[in-house]
Amino acid sequence: MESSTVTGGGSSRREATRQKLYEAAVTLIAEQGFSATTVDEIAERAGVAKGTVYYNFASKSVLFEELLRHGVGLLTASLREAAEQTAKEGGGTVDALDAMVRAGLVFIERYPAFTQLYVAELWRTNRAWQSTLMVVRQEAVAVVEGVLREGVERGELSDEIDVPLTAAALVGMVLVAALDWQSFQPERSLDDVHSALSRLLQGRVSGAR
Amino acid sequence: MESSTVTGGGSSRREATRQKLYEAAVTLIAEQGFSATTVDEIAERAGVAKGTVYYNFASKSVLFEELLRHGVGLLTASLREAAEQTAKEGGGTVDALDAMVRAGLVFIERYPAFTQLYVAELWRTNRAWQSTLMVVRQEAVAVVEGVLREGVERGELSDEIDVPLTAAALVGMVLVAALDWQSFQPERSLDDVHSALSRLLQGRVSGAR
DNA sequence: GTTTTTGCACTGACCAGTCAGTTCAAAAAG
DNA sequence: CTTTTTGAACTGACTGGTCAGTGCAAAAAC
Repeated sequence: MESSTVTGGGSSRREATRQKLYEAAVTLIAEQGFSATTVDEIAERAGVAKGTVYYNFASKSVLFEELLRHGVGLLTASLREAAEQTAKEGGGTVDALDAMVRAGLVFIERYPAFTQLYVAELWRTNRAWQSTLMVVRQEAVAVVEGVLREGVERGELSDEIDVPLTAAALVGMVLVAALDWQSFQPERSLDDVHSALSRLLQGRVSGAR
Repeated sequence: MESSTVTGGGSSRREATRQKLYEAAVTLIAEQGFSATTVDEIAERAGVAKGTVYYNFASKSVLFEELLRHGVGLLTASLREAAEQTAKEGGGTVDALDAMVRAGLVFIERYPAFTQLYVAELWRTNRAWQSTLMVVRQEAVAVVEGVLREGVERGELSDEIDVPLTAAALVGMVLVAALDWQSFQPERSLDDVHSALSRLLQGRVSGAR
């Protein structure tokens, strides 16, 4: 998802191979789903021998789980940074939410395949990586919940809002709007999408103005 | 999804079998995904021999496509009815949107597996049923778009809103909030979820009130 | 000389789709 | 009323193919 030496341990050659495998896997699985994607395909697209896949990952499922962790890590970091940046600049809670919406959109524009795959797997039950997904989802939603809660404490948001539900709804709004944008109206700009969501977020929908 | 003689043509026996197959397929595919679900499993859960599946549907994919059409048909009808009912009672556009949000939640509460499966497949590319999904998605979103457009014309909504994007965002908000509700906070009532979404929709989030 | 990658043959499980045969309720024949 | 026929609906063993994962010797990279 990004060429960087994330873990201190691995040699950079190995890390580069894993990176190529992540990139190959993410698009294939997003398009076809996990089960329909074969290890041979992943290896081929990564330009690597099949044996290399198994040298680097214990199994197909493990490759997938590590891919999930990797991707959501990037998203969470990005959301957190947006919120902190806004706070540093003295913006209010609504500004922070708005910044996070934008950060979400930027992420999805950059990694559409990952987002697609995440949404497709998130609500499945009885799958091997269920627990990984739960953890990883909670990390991301928690960032939004944190901002909402702080907004309520500071009196900038109504104290009647239901923090977990509102956080889920906001995340969903961004996810679905962005995926729809990518799939069905790719000609629209990120700013278009952002301002439509901003308007909804700030309750500037009703009222003729 | 409903025991009724929908088509005048088929015998009721056959219709009952197809019904059982839909019900078996929808939960299995929601849990495991299309590719990971075997025809043998579907047949077994429906209490029917494998051959019967192929007697009733040309292929596994066709079974799935007809299932999609069936399900979205129910959803669309339900949304449309909510909107019309509100209009008949003299409610405004925001009331109609609110009623549709509720109708969406009721649908998802009743058919969680279908919703799950729909979301999981909607943004995939290069799949056999891609075109079916596009059509079926458009039907559902169009109902929301119609209400939004009418609201703008009547001056009840800002004429600056982006109708397709806003419709997609609203649908996404409801879908994701509801799926999260079902998966992660099933103890909450439908009314809780509805009022959280209502508040968001009506811009009653910011402002301490 | 150690780590990583390659290439390729192999295995065993699994699975979509087929097809020859069975069931049975209702229609036709007696 | 009883027997026979019909055909739609259903069955489940079988086939041809696919795929995750293994094993390993040799090459490449470091």
